[in-house]
This record gives sequence, C-alpha cells and structure tokens, in this order.
Amino acid sequence: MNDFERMAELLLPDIDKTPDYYEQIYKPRNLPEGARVTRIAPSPTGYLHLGTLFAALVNRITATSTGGVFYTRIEDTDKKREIEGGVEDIISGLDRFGIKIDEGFVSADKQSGEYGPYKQSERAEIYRTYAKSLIKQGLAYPCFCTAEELDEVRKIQEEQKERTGYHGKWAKHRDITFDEVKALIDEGKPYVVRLKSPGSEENRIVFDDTVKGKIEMPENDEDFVILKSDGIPTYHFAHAVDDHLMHTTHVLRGDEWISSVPKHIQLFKLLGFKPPKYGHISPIMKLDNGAKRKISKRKDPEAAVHFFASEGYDSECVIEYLMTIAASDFEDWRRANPDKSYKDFKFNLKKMSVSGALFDSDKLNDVSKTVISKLDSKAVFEKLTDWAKEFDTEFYEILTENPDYTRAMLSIDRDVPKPRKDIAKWSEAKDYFSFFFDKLYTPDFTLPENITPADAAEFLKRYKSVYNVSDDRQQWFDRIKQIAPEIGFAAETKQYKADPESFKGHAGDLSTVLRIAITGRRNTPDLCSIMQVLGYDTCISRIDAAINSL
RNA sequence: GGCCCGGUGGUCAAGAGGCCUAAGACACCGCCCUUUCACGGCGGUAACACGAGUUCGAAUCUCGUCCGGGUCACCA
Repeated sequence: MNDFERMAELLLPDIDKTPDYYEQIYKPRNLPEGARVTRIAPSPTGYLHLGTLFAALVNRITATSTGGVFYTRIEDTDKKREIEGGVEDIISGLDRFGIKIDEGFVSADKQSGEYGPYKQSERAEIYRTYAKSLIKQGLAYPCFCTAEELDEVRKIQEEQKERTGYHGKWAKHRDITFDEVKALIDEGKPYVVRLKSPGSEENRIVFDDTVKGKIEMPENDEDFVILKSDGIPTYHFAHAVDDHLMHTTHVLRGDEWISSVPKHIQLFKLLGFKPPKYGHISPIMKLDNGAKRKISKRKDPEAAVHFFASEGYDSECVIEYLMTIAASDFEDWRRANPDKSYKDFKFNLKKMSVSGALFDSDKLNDVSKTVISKLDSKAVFEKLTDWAKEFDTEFYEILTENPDYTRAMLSIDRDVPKPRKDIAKWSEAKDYFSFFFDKLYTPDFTLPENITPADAAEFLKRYKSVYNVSDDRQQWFDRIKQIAPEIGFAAETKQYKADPESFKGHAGDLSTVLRIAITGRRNTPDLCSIMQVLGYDTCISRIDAAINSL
C-alpha cells in the first residue's frame, strides 16, 4: 500500500466497496437515441418557488419532447438549512402544476426507479466510496484548516491583492503526508476532504451550454471541498456522482451555477465520468424600484408558488404563462394549435431566452383569461368551487348553496362559440359575480351622465310592465327598442348617431339603465341571460328598488 | 475587485451581413362590428445602449466604454 492508499484506509475504514460496484448496479438506461434524461434536484430548504417550478417545467418538457425521463432527487446535504415539510411542499407543488415525475421522489414519501436512493442523505456510502477512490489515487486529500485559518488566509490574499481561495501555494494541506494525517486524526482534529485540483488559472476551458451557447472560462484550480467535516458531500461532489450514476444526460439548472461549471467538469474528468450537457436557465426577474433583479423568495410574494394558488391563478394558466417565457416560439405554436396541450409542443432549448425575463403580471392575466375562457361552465364550476373551498369559505358556501343556479350563472357567455374573456383568477370571481347573490350584492344606481334620473325611472316603469322572463335575446331587446321612442330615445343606434340632437340617447343607453338597475354595474356579461338566471321576482324587485331610489 | 453572462419599443421577444423602411404578443390609444357588456377585426404610438473598426453594405462580426445580472462557502 502506498501512502495515498493508507490515507484512504485511515480516513474511510468502513468503506469496503469500490466505484466499480456501483457502476455495475446502475447500468446505463435503455432509452431510444436522442432521449434526454433530466432532473430537478431541489434542496428542501424552503417552499416551492417560481424559479424551481420554472426549472422543473423546462426539464420536464425537455424530457417529454425527446421521449426521455424526468426525475426528482432531493439534495438534503445541508441539514442546517433544511425545513420541515420542504420535500412535501415541493413534490406536491409540482404535482399540483401538472409536472409529472417519472422517477425519484414521486410523492413526499415515495421513491420509485432503479437508480435510487434519490435522497442524498441516503447515499452517503456511495459518495464516500468515490471519495475514497479519489484519495487512493492522490486526487483528493484531507484538509484540517479551521474556519479561522481560512479567514486569515483570505485576509492576506486580499491585502496582497491575490485571488482568494484555497488553491496553489495557499492550499496548505495539499501535500500532507500520511504520517501528518495520522497524527492529526489521533488528536481528534476535524477535517474536510478536498479535491487536489490539477487545473491552472492559465488554461481555458470551453463548453457548449445548451441554452447560452459557447462559454469560455479559466480552468478550476481551487482545491474545493468534496466531503464536509460531517462526511456529507458538497453539492459539487454529489452532483457529479449522482448525475453520473443516474445517467442524467442534460443538467438544466439556474444560471447561478455557471461559475461552477469548471469545477464540475474537472470533477467528472477526475472521476472518470462523461460529463452531462449543461444548460443554464436565466432567472425570472422582477422590477424593484426601477431596478431589475432576480425574483426573491424573501421579498416577493409571487416567488412562493403558493401565492398563485391563494390568488386563484389556475395552475394550468401559470404553466401556460411560464411556457411563453421558456420558449420564444411557444406563442406562435399556441396560435396555430389552440386546443393542444402544451406537452405536445416541440421544445427546443435553443429557443430559450438568454437573459432573464421580467415577471409580467399583465401577460399572466391575459394568458390566464384566454385559458379560462376556453373552459366550459362545468370545469369552471369545479375549479372555482375547489379554490373557494380552500381560500374563501364564505364564497364557497354561497356558490354551492344552489349548484344549478351557480352553474347557470357560470354558463353565461361561456358555453358559446366566442366565449367572454373575463376571469384571470378565481379571487376576482366573488366581486365579479356578486350581483347574482343577495348576500354579496350591493346596489349602486349611479347613472351615466347623459341619462337623467327622471328618464331612467320612466323607462324602468314602462319596462316593468312589458318585461317577460322567457324572452329570448331578440325579444328582450325589442322591448327596449319599443319603449325608446316613447320617451325620446332613438330605437336604433345608427339613427341616434346620424342625428344626436333629436334624441336624448339610444336604446343602448336604456339597456345600460336596466343593467344598472339589475346589477349595479355598467359592465357585465349578457344582460338578458343574467335576468333569466336571476328570475322574474328578483328582477322586478331590483327594478322597483331602482325606481324608488332614483 | 477578479471571473462569467447579457443589453432590440413600457414588458416578452423575432432577427445568424443585404429579404429591416426591424415581425409578433401583452399593455396603451383609436376605429369598425355589435342590442348593452364582451369577444373579434383593423389601425396607431413606441426599440437595435454608446463609440470606434471590418465591409460595397452591420441590429447581426471585432474592439472599447457604459449599464444590468450572476458568482467568488465545510449553501445549494
């Protein structure tokens, strides 16, 4: 045994397997040519946020459109920052947004697939096996520096205007001998395992990022930590081992990782692995006091995906919006394929934006309205009541008190060829539909400026006497047109426009009066339908109330 | 500060040397359609960060400047 081998045995005596063992277990995947294996590797240090969802979507759709596999892996190597329920929130959140997980953590407490375990804390032995192998080859070594020592070195480097970090001549334990290690271990000193980087600042490495294109950087020469003092691997090391063993073909992650690519590539090379393709996704940004910045979990409510749920944004709508950011050609495709699922879209990483997109709630609302307008009243009923049940129980009670009534209400301007685009999120519905429910309705008889209260009252009185609930739309409007000339209004809009001086207004103005009397609004869906749903008695009593208050 | 990445209307973006007098979408405005409200249709305002260079020709290539973002941990 040489010194390196003795060092490896001393440090990791309990490890009796070799990398070969794992290479045998985790065979290459049997997938068709071109199929991409992607993953999302969240760390349960917080709740599912927009950036993670976005990355998950991009990974998912990449796998889907190549007939590949998308899996989840939990990166719980930072026990200090882990939060209760983090895994549950992330996995169930993905599920709520319809991101199907093929493998890995398919639910909070269930792993499936042949490349597991899919939780890093359960893979300790695997990482340690590879680390041991590296030490044996003299490619990694223990470092006994304390945090204080490291700080001091940093200070000196800063004073001397040197590049900071543990590299080259600053790497104190780089050439530590077996005897020295033995002595320190006997003293019970804690240590980390560092990679003995063969790289040099002078050399450049080039890689082809699948979203950003060609990127050139200095080679890594930092002896970065691969095993922390508690024996748990750092992200870098776990990433290399896991993505190799799990046969990930494409690592699509946030672009904050770009700067560590040289470390990763070096690690893959030293470990004898073939590196995956990397694609770095630009973050979703937000405008903050005129400055563009990455959307932040701490400062921005919309960063937590839960925000969308509580606002009542339908998950499908959020995904649809995210797709418009993810792929610049998605909207064109959508126009050509209005009824297909986004999953059928041929996603191309090259069509991703290279710079971060600002989160645009106007756009989200528009996308959302379009998606919801395509839903039939049955679907809307279910989605709306589901939302209300969770976030607005008062509204839920009201909506479900008489389901048929609610369905009839939702059907107006909806189950028709050109549906109305009105609702972007369920939280708007309560106010929007308030006049359908006495418990929510607040009358407001404010008239438009061109109509006098006397005319309005006179019209309503006459209308009341001819009103018939069973009128169809044409008959309904004909009654208004009939009354119009009797009180000085034009029956036809064109008539009025041609000679505005001769009339007080036109039939359309009178329908506005009626709308206000019935709904307290000037903007509503089709009034005739509304009146049918409301029923004769309600309409009459509202008209009476309006007449009395005018 | 070092190292990366980026910069086309308010926003998302198309654009790979001549097809650019720069597409489309959202937002905004106007008009048309219409029984109201919508939907829809048509149109409008509005952009290549700046400066050099290469070229017959630059949004596109090169360099510099400026601006924005990321990263420099025993966090991921």
